[in-house]
Amino acid sequence: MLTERQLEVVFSVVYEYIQTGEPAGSRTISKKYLRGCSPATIRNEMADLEEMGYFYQPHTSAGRQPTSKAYRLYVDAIMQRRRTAPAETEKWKREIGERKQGIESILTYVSRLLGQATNYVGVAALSALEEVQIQRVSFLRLGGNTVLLLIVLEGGLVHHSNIQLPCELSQDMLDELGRRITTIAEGHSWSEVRDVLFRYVLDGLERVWDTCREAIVQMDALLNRRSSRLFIGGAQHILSLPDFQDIGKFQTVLSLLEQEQALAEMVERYSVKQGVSVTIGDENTEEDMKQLSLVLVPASGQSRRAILGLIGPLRMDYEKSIAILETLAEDLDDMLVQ
Amino acid sequence: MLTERQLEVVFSVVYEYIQTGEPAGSRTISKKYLRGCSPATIRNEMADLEEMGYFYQPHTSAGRQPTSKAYRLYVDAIMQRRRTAPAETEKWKREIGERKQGIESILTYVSRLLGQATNYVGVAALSALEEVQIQRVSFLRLGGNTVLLLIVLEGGLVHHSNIQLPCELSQDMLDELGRRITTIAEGHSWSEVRDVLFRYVLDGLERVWDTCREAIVQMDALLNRRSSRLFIGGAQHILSLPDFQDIGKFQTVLSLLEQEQALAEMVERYSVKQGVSVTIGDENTEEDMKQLSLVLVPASGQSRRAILGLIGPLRMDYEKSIAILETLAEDLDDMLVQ
DNA sequence: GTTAGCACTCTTTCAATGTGAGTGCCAATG
DNA sequence: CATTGGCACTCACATTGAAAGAGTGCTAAC
Repeated sequence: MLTERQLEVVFSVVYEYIQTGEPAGSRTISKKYLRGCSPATIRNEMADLEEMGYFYQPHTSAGRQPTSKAYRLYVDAIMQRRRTAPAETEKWKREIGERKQGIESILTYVSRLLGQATNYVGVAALSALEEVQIQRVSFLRLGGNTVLLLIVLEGGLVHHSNIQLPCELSQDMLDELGRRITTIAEGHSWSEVRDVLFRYVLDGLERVWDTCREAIVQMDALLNRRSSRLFIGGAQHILSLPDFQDIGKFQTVLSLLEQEQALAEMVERYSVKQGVSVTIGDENTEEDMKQLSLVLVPASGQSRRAILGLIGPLRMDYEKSIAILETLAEDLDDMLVQ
Repeated sequence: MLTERQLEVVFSVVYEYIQTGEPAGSRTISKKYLRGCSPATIRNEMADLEEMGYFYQPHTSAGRQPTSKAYRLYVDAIMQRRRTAPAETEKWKREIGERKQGIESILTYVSRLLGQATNYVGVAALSALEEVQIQRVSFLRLGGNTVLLLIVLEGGLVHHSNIQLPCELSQDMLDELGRRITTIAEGHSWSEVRDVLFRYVLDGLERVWDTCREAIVQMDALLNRRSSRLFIGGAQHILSLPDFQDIGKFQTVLSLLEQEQALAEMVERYSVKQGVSVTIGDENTEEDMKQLSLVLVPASGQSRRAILGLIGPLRMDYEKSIAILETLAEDLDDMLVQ
């Protein structure tokens, strides 16, 4: 267990490093944070704390940098405190309110806003879509066996995909199929009606049983493949951070962002039902994320399952990030419930 | 008018600069391209050509770099030649063929493929959507006055937007409205039926005339706002080019790519009905594009109006880029016609 | 337990220097 | 008269070495 003073030293080093990006030396800590102790005292504490795995030195005669372990201590501490949202919040709230073009456009906008406000990468996700209520299902004949499958989820979220059916159906047949599925599925989530559909929808359609079955298989595939949707915004801003002046590091981030599917799964995995989730560096299982942190906040809006988040460097300003995310998550809730 | 030898010098310098990225000196040109002339001769020619605006020197004692004017000469020349597609073409063709999930997913994939194959930024666009045949129009009630407007265009391209109507309509009413509009619009492009709709669809709906009119206004807005759709891929690859080692230059590109609307308009503006369009550096009106080149090739597939393109540095390998674009544009044609 | 002092280490910065690539110009050449 | 070899000059870039500065670890004194 750490002494009171050791805790203070850890917090000071983390805070100083977050602010400046430079390793913190004993003199600085003594002068700016622990006036009661001389640099020498701090040095002793630092040596102990380094041994315990809270700090490391980039080279022999540099100050200390915090490890993930130190950040974790720091983050756990600030989670206790009450955070205040930045002043721009009200402006954002208004700007989001003006966008009445549907969830997707709102989330695209919010992810950009997040990126711009923090200089980190903003993410917004709709997760567990198989739990969202279905509003309508239609099939449209595109020619030959190719059919457009259209699924509208609650709140106006549209999923669609071109699918191939084993046998050619007329548009009338397809309409009938869509109507039947909609009748059963409307107001329920896919996970609720999935099995029902496989069993019952086919009554009276024996002649095209295989084809209809295939249509439902394709629905299942679409909702599983896109079981969450991800919106990423403002990636260009992190280039202005000193942490990403090195081209290589930025390239890592960029190729991470291209793997939308993997990212979406990661977001879903780390987010917790309620409250803030912070995953720091090493704590990430993904290799590309070990030098990055991920902060996630779910928008509590009942069924919509939106998640807002930020991806940033280890030394991201967690306090500010969490405050912004929490505020926007609340706003979003208002927006989505309408 | 330039002499034969002057032309050769221009082509050599452009070619050498494209290959190496280093300003070309008189000695190099003499040794690698114009063995018959001594460096001194080349120097004289170069001095003349610099005066004519084909070259410039980054500093007094460096070799020459081509200006946009020189690139233009070079590009016009290679357009005469027959170009051969790279070997990987067949593999790509197969890979694209396996993606039967609709135009959008194909174009996303193609844009990434383009980026990866060239190390430039791949773009794929669907332009002039107001000219594409409409297949179905539906309205779905989301709650209150908010309605989901769904437009399916030929080939399974889906447009949707949440809209606000002045007055609340029942789902039955909305279905009726969708049906009427679909009946009129099916098989025609928006530009064809736009006026007809404004005039005739409202017969017998006097009671909700305003609301229906608003719905059509919103359709018009959606199809105008998104009159083209843009897919961008492989932006991370240009980081491996020496031209973008400078963070600042890359940031320009990145913020350019975020302005999807403006980019889409640019693509539409520069692309020509048939054949390759190359816009080099200064020739672009957009400030952010003055250090970049844009190569566009339309996929001739009748009504689909797809455009493939690449955004790269001034010294991009135009020959290879054009060859790849032409090949994929043909393939795409096969894919889209199905 | 805390602190001052000191030697030591390592990075960063700066100027000085040399090197090499490339030019422009001029006089000689065929 | 176009072409060429020669030569002085310019400029970027890499190398070096010295000095400065930040920070540490250790020890002895308080």
